[in-house]
Amino acid sequence: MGRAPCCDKGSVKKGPWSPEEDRKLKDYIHTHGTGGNWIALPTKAGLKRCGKSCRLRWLNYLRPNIKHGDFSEEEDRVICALFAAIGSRWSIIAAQLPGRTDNDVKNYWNTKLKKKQLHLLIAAAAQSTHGQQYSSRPPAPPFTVEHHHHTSSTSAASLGQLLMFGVGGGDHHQQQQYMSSSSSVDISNNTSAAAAAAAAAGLQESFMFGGLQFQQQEEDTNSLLSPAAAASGNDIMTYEHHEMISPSSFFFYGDGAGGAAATQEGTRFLY
DNA sequence: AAATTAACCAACCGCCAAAAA
DNA sequence: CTTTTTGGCGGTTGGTTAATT
Repeated sequence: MGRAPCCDKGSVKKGPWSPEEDRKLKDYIHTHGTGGNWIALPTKAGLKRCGKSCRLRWLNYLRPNIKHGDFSEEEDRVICALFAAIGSRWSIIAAQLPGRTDNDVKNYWNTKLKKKQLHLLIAAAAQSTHGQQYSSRPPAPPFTVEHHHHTSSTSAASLGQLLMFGVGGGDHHQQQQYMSSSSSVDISNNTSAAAAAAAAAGLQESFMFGGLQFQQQEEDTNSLLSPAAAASGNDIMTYEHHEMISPSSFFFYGDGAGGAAATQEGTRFLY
């Protein structure tokens, strides 16, 4: 037996919101707030809607300072970096993008960015078959990345794994094997995710990742850290105006007892 | 011009965790 | 401590619009 529905499905309106409904909801929240109870709100506001539906409409559309329209290149990079680091944790990713909602980010990823990234990966794969960049190390890691509380596999998650593993190394069977190995890295922590994203973007010389400290390799003479970024803290948003490396090119590899991650441009992190 | 396909996105659904009873 | 309720989240669906045949 599932739990009882949050509202009477029969007497509740569904489908697109009318301007009139929008106005009622807006007006009510402006004068009374949400009252900390979305379930009771529609009745009080004179709406024949489920509380959840009201909440969603408010958060995704009516709330002030919601940004609609095209995503910037910077936003693309933040989304890709965080997706590579933490997977489809849309609320966390959206929290790094002022004015964007999780639904917006999710839709944008699923409809546009995912394809864009795939094209980049294919291009990178074509390039790596010629040779050079990581030929001395296996490109796929023998550890898994666990997404903390949602473990369902989706096409988005699969792409995340692809982003994690890099391209041009390991066939499908090999990747399956890696995914089923025992050790794991927990990257559920928001802060480490942001730090990982910053590192993935080549803007931070070290970061914690699943309890592992990644350090930028000393031999790297091509650091992309700007003085401003270097001086700032862990907040990913402090980096938003700096040039970032394409996060899709952030790879992990290693033997379980220590290993490395690298950006495609060659900045390496050791743990 | 009409039919078909692809892309987009708002909204719904069900699950989970935290809070309240 | 257990059960119920609620808020929040991510996955998915379905309607609409745009592009292509």
